[in-house]
Amino acid sequence: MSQPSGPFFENMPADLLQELHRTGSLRTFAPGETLFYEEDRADQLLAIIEGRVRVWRTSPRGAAMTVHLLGPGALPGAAAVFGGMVYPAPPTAITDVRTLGWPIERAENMLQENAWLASSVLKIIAHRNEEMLQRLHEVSTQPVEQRVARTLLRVAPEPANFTPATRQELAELSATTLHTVSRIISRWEADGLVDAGRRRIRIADRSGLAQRADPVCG
Amino acid sequence: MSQPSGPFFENMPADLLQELHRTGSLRTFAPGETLFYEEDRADQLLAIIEGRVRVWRTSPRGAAMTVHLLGPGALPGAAAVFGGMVYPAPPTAITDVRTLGWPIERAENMLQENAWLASSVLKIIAHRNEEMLQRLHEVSTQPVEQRVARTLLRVAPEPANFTPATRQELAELSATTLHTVSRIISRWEADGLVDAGRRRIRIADRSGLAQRADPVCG
DNA sequence: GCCCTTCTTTGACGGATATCAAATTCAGCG
DNA sequence: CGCTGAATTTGATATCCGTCAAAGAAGGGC
Repeated sequence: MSQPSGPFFENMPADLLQELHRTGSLRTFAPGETLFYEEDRADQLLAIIEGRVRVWRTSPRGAAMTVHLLGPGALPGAAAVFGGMVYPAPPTAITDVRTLGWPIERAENMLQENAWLASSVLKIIAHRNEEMLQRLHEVSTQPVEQRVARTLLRVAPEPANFTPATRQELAELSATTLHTVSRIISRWEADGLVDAGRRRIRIADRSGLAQRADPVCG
Repeated sequence: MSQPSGPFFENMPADLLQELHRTGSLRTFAPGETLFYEEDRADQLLAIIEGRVRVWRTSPRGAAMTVHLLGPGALPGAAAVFGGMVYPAPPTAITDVRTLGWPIERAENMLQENAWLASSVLKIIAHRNEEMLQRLHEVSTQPVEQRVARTLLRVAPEPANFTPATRQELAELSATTLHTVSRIISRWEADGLVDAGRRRIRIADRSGLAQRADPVCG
């Protein structure tokens, strides 16, 4: 078994990693499959080992938004699990995905007995909180171009500076439409800031893009 | 000492309540005072016993938004405390406020030793997560009037159906301007849905307002 | 290699809301 | 009881961005 990467597994003690592998149930999902359903009782802690996942939410009327794009080391629905709630938004696989899952009782026991694990999970939840807060602030106060710039900086982190997201996904993450995103990306490409393709965007000039994300304060 | 109310204290075992009072440090804040500052290391768990608090965030350029309006039983900054982060947004007192605070090490110990407490705190954090997610969705997909309606339903809960919020605060919670909020409230008042005044709004027809929050699906 | 689906680009247009501006009302306080 | 500053209301105007429409690319499968 290969060492999984990402926030949850990063720096994890080897013995804990082994125990997690031993006690968790491995599942695989093909692109398009749903990991769990909104409104289901959150009875299982899930960790993504490999693959990309889109977390999305729709209103009764069908207005969709992408809540997160998650990769290895993410814990979709973790807050709901420990908060005793229903899952807030369904995650669906974009690529082939492998996950490890633990029933909620076992997860709670593990957290109680292992301080490192508890702290790691809380950090991940707190980080998600902070990210949502920031996005809320952006959507409330910033014009579209800045929001898209920030979204892109977020989903194409260093050092890869790359993301396989569609325009539609970027739009939903930025609270706008794919048309507007497309126009903006085209302009940026003409300005040499990014290098775009189908389902593919690479940041060519990260500091230039950061400028667009916050024209005044750099 | 009177029994404090709100999410955190609701249904709390009497002995735990006593211990919390005994070990925590009580502080008071006058209107306008700040409970803690953004960017400070989150080294203290704070619980609001009494009073109203506005949590807000500004960008370097001054664009402000109100993140939450909190009352008794809220735990401002809790996610940051347990996630080992800095406080994400400063809470300032609107009314006279009394809080109980515990240093982070003590808070962690208490949670480790008391499952009821741990579960309660996690529920509060998870609930905040869910609320932010919902607001993000609203801001991304719904027109202004619906957003304001939902905000109002949220900040003026049953049975009081009342909130002492200003138009400006409602605007920042709804990602719009006070002008737009004012126009909308005026219209609602003419339609008999609310009963508004200075720093004061009461919902007169809750189901009618819910209609405005979601015209199609009621 | 060709078709067919999915994704992307681009243009024209309209409308929901922010912005600008000014008057009005209200509450607290001396 | 009038003053004063804050909160609110209302109108006119401008504009960003979503909507509508249609035409390209770019893979993927057969």
